Amino acid sequence: MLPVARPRTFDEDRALDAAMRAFWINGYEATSTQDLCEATGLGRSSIYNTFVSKRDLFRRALTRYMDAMNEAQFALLDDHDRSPLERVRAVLDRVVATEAGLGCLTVNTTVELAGRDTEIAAALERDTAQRLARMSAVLAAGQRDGEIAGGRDPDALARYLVAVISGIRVAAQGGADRAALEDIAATALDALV
Amino acid sequence: MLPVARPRTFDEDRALDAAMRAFWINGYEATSTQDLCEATGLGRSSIYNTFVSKRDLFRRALTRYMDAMNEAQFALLDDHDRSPLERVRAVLDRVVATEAGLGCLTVNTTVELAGRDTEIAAALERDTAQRLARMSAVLAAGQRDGEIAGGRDPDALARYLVAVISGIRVAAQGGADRAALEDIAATALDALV
DNA sequence: CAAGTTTTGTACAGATCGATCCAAAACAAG
DNA sequence: CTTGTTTTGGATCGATCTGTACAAAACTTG
Repeated sequence: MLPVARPRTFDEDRALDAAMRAFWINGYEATSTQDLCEATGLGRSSIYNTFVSKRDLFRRALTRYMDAMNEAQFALLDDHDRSPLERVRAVLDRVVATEAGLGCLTVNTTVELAGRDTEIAAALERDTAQRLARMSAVLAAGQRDGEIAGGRDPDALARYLVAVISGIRVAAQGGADRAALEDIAATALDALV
Repeated sequence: MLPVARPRTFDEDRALDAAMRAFWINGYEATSTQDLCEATGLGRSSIYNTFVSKRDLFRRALTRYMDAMNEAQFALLDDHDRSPLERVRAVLDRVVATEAGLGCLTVNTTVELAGRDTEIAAALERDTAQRLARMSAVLAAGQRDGEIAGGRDPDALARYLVAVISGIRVAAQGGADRAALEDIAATALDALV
């Protein structure tokens, strides 16, 4: 009495990853549903049956991206084998290494959609708040150790660093080479010591 | 022998300004030709007759934006009544004051189009190179005066500052309030002294 | 194998996209 | 006023957009 019917022939998370990359490279508006079909290898029916709409698919892709990025970044920030300043440096190094060429889906979405889609703007703000809090905690620890300059509020320092990371990503998308990005990151750390 | 025919009933520069604002607020893809008609108050024929295509209109609007922004910024950088560091501070102050809410068309375009339109990417790179050169010159002067730390190449410092400015603009578009932007700008200057 | 349920491919709907066409309107020159 | 030229408004083009409808295919269960 419980026929389970035809199962899916694709993996939902893999499809989500493919869609995420498509949005990442071309942005929300410039990625058509046809592009999404080709990127995922799925037919229109499968996409709409699974993800409801292009916007909903984008929101899921965005949260997947944020979760993955934050997991990696928080792992570096919580690495107890390094000092706070070294952790911050590791985060910046990773940004420089990762963002070579294409930018960052979070920054791209902030620029493209935050002013127009309040729901997405709210998700981005939650994400930013999380990153700020974790960064601020590490900076405060560095200040207690005396490793990081104590003249400023750790929240202000965190806002500064998050802004610099956005700036690095914009610079990368604008064509800056890796050496230039490394210069930016290294100079940014001068403000902490 | 030289009939001059029907003259235009609109001002080309005003139309360009209106189009620029439309692109600025919503981005290139999300601004339709219909939106451009409403923003400028012109009919489709007038727009296409004057600006050839949506893309050409965008390119003209973008260069107009860059010219206006650079003129204001270079005026601050060349203000001989202030010291080099004070000029840099003035530039950052202006960015914070200007970018309250909507971001910056240059940053937006870098994120939305630089990866996809080589011609626009080239225009953006020329603009960035100009800003870097002017900024670097002022920083070098500050280093000669001893007002700015001499430990780093002025070009590297300039890249850093331009990236911070991009970061401030992204933060603004992400909803950061003015106090937060001021914190970022003030902290950024710590790296120079 | 048969029944029941979901997926999948295809075709298509309705709207909107950028861009063009064309005739009427508007103006300068003679 | 006539002539010549350009602008202007409106209709319209073909392409493409997101999303839906529907029937055939595929698979599990009894």
